[in-house]
Amino acid sequence: MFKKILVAEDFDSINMAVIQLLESLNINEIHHAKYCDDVFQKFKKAQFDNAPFDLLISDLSFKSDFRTVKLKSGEELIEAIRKEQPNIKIIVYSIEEKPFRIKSLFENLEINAFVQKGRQSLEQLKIAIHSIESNNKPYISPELSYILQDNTIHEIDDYDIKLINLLSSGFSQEDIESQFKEQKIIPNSKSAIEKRINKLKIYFKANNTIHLISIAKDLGII
Amino acid sequence: MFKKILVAEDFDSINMAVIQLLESLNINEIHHAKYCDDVFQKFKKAQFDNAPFDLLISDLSFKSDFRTVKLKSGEELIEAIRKEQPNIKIIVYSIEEKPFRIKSLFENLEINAFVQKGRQSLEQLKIAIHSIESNNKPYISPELSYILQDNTIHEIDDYDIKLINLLSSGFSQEDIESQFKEQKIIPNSKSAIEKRINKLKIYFKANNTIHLISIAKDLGII
DNA sequence: ACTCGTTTTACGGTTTTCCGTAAGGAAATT
DNA sequence: AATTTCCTTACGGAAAACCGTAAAACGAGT
Repeated sequence: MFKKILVAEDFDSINMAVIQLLESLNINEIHHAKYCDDVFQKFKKAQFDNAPFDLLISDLSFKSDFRTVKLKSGEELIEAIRKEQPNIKIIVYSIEEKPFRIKSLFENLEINAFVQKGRQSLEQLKIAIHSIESNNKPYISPELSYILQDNTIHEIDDYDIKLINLLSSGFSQEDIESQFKEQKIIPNSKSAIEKRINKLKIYFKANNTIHLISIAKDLGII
Repeated sequence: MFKKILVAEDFDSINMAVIQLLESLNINEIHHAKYCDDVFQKFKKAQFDNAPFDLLISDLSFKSDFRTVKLKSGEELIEAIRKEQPNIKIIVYSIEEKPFRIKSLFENLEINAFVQKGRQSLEQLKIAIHSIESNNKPYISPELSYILQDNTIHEIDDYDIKLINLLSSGFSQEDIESQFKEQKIIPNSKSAIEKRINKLKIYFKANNTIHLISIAKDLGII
């Protein structure tokens, strides 16, 4: 059974509900914070005191406000924590539903569970906690289980994302050519960039580049 | 003091927190549901029993799942309820942050308060409840108060939105010309459409049409 | 019915994107 | 070392978008 749990969640309402759930499970020590930076600090302190956490439950998106922060998102927080303590178990509790994003959480950040906020999510969160403490099989909300199977999701790389981002920021193909040349990103010829955009349009079944960017935004790729 | 409150919120975690808050305020009767249709039914029943609700606290977006529903969003729910009982007070408790959307809630659905989910939102929700029961001044989370002042928000009309939507769906300016002609929407010449797009690009400070659509999506206009 | 001002349409030239073809270059295979 | 394959770059014509200007249509007011 998990003994010491850290919760990262900015919304007070959800925070409260999660903690109440954990209390009902008789967890000894529950700590939480509303800013990633504060969460990370608590994490470091525990590690320093030789009493590390054995589970992190984290949201992904944190509202930005007047406070300037170092860790802006759950992804950044998780990446930082994974590096410091590779054996900690991590549950992401988020509203996210974009396959691309969720899949990368498992693949790149090696999270142990993904629970999607929803109508039955507290129940699922409980199941996730029990599931990952007993074995190493990752848990994912049942309505999203297809994501871990689907292999077509992985076919877009960083280059594509950078390209889509620049297009969406209003740069012309020529602008992008020169930017890539400056940044020594290859390929960087106008022709190659055109080709890549075309590949993406076929892949996403987009009629034109506007449509492509629109789809990419809907899918949460950018 | 409000006596009978109806809560519409699909996420179990938030639902729980809101209800706990209301209980701490000694509200006699608190009802809630996770689907708009169920909320509306409870509303109708109360009206029929001659014991109507005097406050609705509603979210805006409700996850769709296997269940087929009539009322799909908070907006639709609020519209239906406002029509039936114009004097009911309505608080929207949502993550929404798009000025365009929020402003239209006050203008078109005549909501009484908008509380944005966040780090201090339960506190704000409490303030909103007390504020709107004593007077008719609308309440809005302080970080968004500028929205009700800002008049530039209202300068985009249905034509613009239709245009942006078609562009974002992958139609060329020529496609749009013929669609508008079919649907007898004017102006519908290619030239006029170009001009309108240009106006929007200037308005939103967009470099090109791709950029325009990207901005429009970020602002939640489409 | 006429004028003025605004909106819509028409047109033409320039730029950018689109799309197919082909050449060049690097790594892998034989 | 030669060949194949894959990736990158180059080029050129066609289409679409961009941009300014001017004509036509419309509406309100006199």
